[in-house]
Amino acid sequence: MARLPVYLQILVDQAEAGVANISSEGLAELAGVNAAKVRKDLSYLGSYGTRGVGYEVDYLVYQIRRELGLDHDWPVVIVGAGNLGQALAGYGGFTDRGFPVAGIVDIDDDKVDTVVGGARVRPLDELPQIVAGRNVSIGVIATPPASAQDAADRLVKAGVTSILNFAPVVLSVPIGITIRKVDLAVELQILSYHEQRRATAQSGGQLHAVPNEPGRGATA
Amino acid sequence: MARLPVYLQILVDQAEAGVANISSEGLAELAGVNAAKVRKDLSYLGSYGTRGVGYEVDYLVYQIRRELGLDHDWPVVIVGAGNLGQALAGYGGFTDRGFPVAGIVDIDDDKVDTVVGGARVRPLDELPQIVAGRNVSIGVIATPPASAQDAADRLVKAGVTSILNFAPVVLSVPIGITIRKVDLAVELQILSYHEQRRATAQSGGQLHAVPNEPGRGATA
DNA sequence: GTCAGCTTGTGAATCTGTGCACATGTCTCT
DNA sequence: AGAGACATGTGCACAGATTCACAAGCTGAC
Ligand SMILES: NC(=O)c1ccc[n+]([C@@H]2O[C@H](COP(=O)([O-])OP(=O)(O)OC[C@H]3O[C@@H](n4cnc5c(N)ncnc54)[C@H](O)[C@@H]3O)[C@@H](O)[C@H]2O)c1
Ligand SMILES: NC(=O)c1ccc[n+]([C@@H]2O[C@H](COP(=O)([O-])OP(=O)(O)OC[C@H]3O[C@@H](n4cnc5c(N)ncnc54)[C@H](O)[C@@H]3O)[C@@H](O)[C@H]2O)c1
Repeated sequence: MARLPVYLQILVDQAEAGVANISSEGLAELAGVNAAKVRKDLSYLGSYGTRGVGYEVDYLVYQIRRELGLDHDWPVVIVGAGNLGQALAGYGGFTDRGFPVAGIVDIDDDKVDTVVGGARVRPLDELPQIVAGRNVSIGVIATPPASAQDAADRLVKAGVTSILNFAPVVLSVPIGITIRKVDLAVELQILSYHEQRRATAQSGGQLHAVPNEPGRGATA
Repeated sequence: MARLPVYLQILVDQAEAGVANISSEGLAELAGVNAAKVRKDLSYLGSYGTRGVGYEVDYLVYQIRRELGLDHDWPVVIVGAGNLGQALAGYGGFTDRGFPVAGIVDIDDDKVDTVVGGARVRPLDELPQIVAGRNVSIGVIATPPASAQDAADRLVKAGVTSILNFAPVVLSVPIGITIRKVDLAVELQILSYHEQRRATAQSGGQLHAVPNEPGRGATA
């Protein structure tokens, strides 16, 4: 389930705030979802709640981490050291959450050997060695749209099996490779759509509930 | 529908490549979805296809733009001029797609008056003037998690009605405000979940189809 | 020990979204 | 003009996700 990471984040926050137990109702409130949904989701992991009490926060964190495969680090490799690639590499939040940057590569010789976020930018050719050397299975594409397919091909060839793509293009990858796209312009367009509805609804329209958006993930 | 922006992007690409007409089948192929779904989605806009021929690309682009409210620009204001805020402000792709940066603000005096991506960073106090002055209705939060709720409150107070949040926290906003969260760590966790499944499945498990992920959007 | 009050876990009803299949309509070629 | 090929638009059935409602189980107080 794609909601588990959200629960996890909330639970970690709660644990830091000193909360030892939480009810499905409380967690649902914080996550902005239905309480029954929370219980169904968590029951999928097995039965770790105590009736009459709720869930032990620490243990739940441990179980969700286990389910998500976060009981060990997943090094990632970033392709493209432009605006976005540098911001990502310089962001400490990934390492904290178990995704250390194993390396960042760029095709541009001017970028190579510059240092961003404590990591030296390496030439594109070294991608296979980075992937093999640290057993990297997750790649991040932060190249211009025109180069994204090339970047994906190289990542797959190097042995990466999951890709997070920031370029606004649909990539084609072999079956078995998991790909996930984050398109910020699409996010803004969805907001503008809501703004548009707001403006159009005007006087006549009653307050309408806006349903959650369908997802964008896919496995080829 | 959250798929309209994806269609739009593909259609614009196709238009630039000189394609005048496209069938639901062709568009579905490029978008990686079912053809019937494409037709259902497009029929929601009204009936703009021609049987036996397909859809006229230019006209479809126009109609989707209209539906999404992209027939005029939506200026955005960015709160937080750190790693991410600077990358966003310096990214030309937003302006191209109808989301010019009306301003970027930061609470840190050291950041104020520095120039990123052609825009001068302005003090947090000026947020209301920026919003009012250019009729901004979309705000972007690129502050640390601890400041995100404060940023949201200020944006709402200033008159913004849609927020794109990059901080990994759940924000609470008044009813009627549309909020959308992009949490990159969550995206990576979903990938690691798939990697985990891949590893666990091993020999015994048959090839399993991975369903699309549910969405993350919400309107309070 | 037992009772009252909570909270989980889950069957059942419901709702939403997806995909198939086909009737309907358009274009082209002869 | 007519026929054949092609592609849209939509009724319908199915699958999955969501929500409700409630029985089962735990805790703490008396
Ligand atoms: N910067 C943002 O805030 C932002 C926001 C949304 C989307 N994006 C998308 O993210 C991607 C990167 O954006 P950016 O602003 O960092 O662009 P950028 O131009 O600043 O950086 C792109 C980098 O990729 C490198 N590159 C080009 N081809 C390559 C290849 N084949 N292999 C490896 N490296 C290659 C270039 O040398 C450059 O350093 C783009 O697709 C953009 O649309 C960026
Ligand atoms: N950098 C990334 O690649 C990245 C990736 C994923 C998520 N994020 C998230 O995006 C947010 C920003 O990340 P960053 O790397 O840019 O952090 P950063 O620390 O580089 O920048 C944060 C900026 O916000 C400013 N700020 C702090 N409080 C503020 C307030 N109340 N009002 C206005 N401005 C304020 C700070 O002065 C600073 O300039 C964080 O929540 C982070 O978790 C960043």
